Amino acid sequence: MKDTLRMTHQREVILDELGKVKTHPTADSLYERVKKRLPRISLATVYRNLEILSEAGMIRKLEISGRQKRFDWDLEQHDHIFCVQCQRVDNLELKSQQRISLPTEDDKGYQIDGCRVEFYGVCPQCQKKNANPKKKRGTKKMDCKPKSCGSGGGCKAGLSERQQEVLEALAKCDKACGSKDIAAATSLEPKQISCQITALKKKGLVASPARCKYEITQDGRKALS
Amino acid sequence: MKDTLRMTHQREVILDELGKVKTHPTADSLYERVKKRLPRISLATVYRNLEILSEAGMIRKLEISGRQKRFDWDLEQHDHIFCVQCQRVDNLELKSQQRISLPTEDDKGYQIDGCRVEFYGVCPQCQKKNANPKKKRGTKKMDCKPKSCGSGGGCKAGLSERQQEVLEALAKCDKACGSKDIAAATSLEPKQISCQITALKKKGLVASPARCKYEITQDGRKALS
DNA sequence: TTTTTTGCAAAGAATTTGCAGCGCG
DNA sequence: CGCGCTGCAAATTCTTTGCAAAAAA
Repeated sequence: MKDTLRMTHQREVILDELGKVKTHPTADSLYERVKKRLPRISLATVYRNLEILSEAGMIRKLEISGRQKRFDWDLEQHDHIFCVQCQRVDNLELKSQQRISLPTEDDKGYQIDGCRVEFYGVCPQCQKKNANPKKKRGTKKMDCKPKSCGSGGGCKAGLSERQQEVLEALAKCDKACGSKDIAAATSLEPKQISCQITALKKKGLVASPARCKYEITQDGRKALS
Repeated sequence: MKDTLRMTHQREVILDELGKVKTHPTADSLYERVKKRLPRISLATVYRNLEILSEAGMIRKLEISGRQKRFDWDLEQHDHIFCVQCQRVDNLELKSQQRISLPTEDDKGYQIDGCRVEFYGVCPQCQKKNANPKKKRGTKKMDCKPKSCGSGGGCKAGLSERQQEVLEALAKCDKACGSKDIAAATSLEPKQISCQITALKKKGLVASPARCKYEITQDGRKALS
């Protein structure tokens, strides 16, 4: 069993660099910085120390979107905003009315220790980057954007925006349509149609009276209204 | 460029199994289930399809605590609760007053697309598991637990609970103390002391008049009050 | 028939670990 | 002067990719 945590030079530099940057660096971006001061340090040491320091409560390990873990020198409770394009993470101050009060226990019997609130979007730099080039490169991911947070908002009756669009298009049609008819009637690319159809069929909102022909069902009309 | 998404047998089974489980499976736990129906399917196919289906908006890829990505058949906007011990993920219904309203843009210039709210805690099964054995195995991680959510709550002046405890102990002492004195005066194990001290020294709240001896500074007393 | 998808194996990214020696307390 | 820490390399874990064969539309 370990008895004490020693403050080695490496550990000190890691801590110091983490304190200096206001970004919420990943282990290896921090490693790059530390390496300038301690060229012989290894990435493993950085990982090990970040783990140890966060266990000891000196720094905070963040659970944030994106592949890599991030670390924060600021122990004060605060929330973050994540850029879905460049993955940068900034702090975010919630106004008091936006705080969520923490229930002690939820109905499923969980003992609740805390919660994390993370906004996502596009940072100013990426917005600029998007504006300049000839073609806007669409944000392919995070498609079904909720308009408000928490539960509620977002998709109606468990339908994604795309599914809803397809369903509405079919509702306007009085006979069975093919994928191309649907594509023409919606903003979707043909590539995306069959997939939506399959989902809708599975939910019983769309039927297929003939091969590659689709029409809305009674339930489908109900779901729309 | 792909024009259509084909509904292969594998894809159908993956979708079907994902629809059947109420947990929010990781790719490989879903793979284990699917393999019972399609023994020759490969993990890569499962990964590929989960990616494709979530891009198409038929399923949802979750950004959740824990190493592995998770997938959800339920497209409706909802939040999750994560068990820090067994990593299981359940749905969580927020009461309406707990919803966060989504600002269109924050002060840093982010274009905000949405937000994720994730509670963490201990699920009922793990609570039982913890109650039974001889020794409670402490939750080492997620140490500095905020008592409320959003910003605010939690640690005072950027001090972790441990740092604050150490600082308070030093405040009661009229001469410089060693680590062991501090350990005796607090609920902390000796192992954790030196680490807290170093953090406090860095913040100027603690001074070290002699080797291995520590005392609170003026700023330290201010921080406590 | 034509294009997408699969299974396999191998690559890749992020993180962790074993170990021998170094150095802090 | 002992135990914790480091650097290195190799191992792990999770996920993605290239390719030839198989399967949808």
